[in-house]
Amino acid sequence: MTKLSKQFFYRDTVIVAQELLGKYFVSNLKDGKVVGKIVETEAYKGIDDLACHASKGKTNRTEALFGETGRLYIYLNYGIFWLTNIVAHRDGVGAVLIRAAEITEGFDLVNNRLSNHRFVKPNDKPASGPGKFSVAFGINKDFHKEDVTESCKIYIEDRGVTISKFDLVESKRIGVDYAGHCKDFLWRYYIKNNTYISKK
DNA sequence: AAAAGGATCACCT
DNA sequence: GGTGATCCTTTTT
Repeated sequence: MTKLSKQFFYRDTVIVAQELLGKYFVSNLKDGKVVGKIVETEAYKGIDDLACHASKGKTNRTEALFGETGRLYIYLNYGIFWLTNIVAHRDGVGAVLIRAAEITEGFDLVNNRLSNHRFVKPNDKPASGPGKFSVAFGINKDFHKEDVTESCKIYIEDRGVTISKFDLVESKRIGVDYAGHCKDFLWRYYIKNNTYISKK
């Protein structure tokens, strides 16, 4: 059980997105610890990817995407949800959106967090979707640029689970119909037949 | 100072 | 599978 390193994220964004499946996401905050197996991710890669915020250029908001790998890129979506991304690229720009996880530890805390949120309700799939994922793990703006390869609050563990290519499903990314020719890229990945993905 | 834009969710059919 | 609710940050003037 080892913590993912800087090198892990310093590779092609698509590869990192695939290999994050089966890894364990850990948040250890003041109010307790939550652990979950990552079951769904999406790659946002390069300034030519119209779905990637970096395609709009380098601004205060998107600056992190151009920076050091292994750090979190957190941004607000629909004025409501903080979405959790990890900066990952080999040369240039990119990040992996964490879309869903299978909670393995900290169920009560997750339940409390969902209950206290305005727009989500507790259920049996508490982290099946990027908005709910962030709520479940207590992630918000405060963790923007947190380095998951060094932090003791937010980090990712390799517990020896590997997903065979037969269990790896690739599909179109969700909610990016505005992205022109990029909208059909098969840059969403999830574990086949897993119950906790956001949608088929 | 003002406007626009959503990498969603829950609920309905 | 489709629709409506919802509102804060970023971006632009």
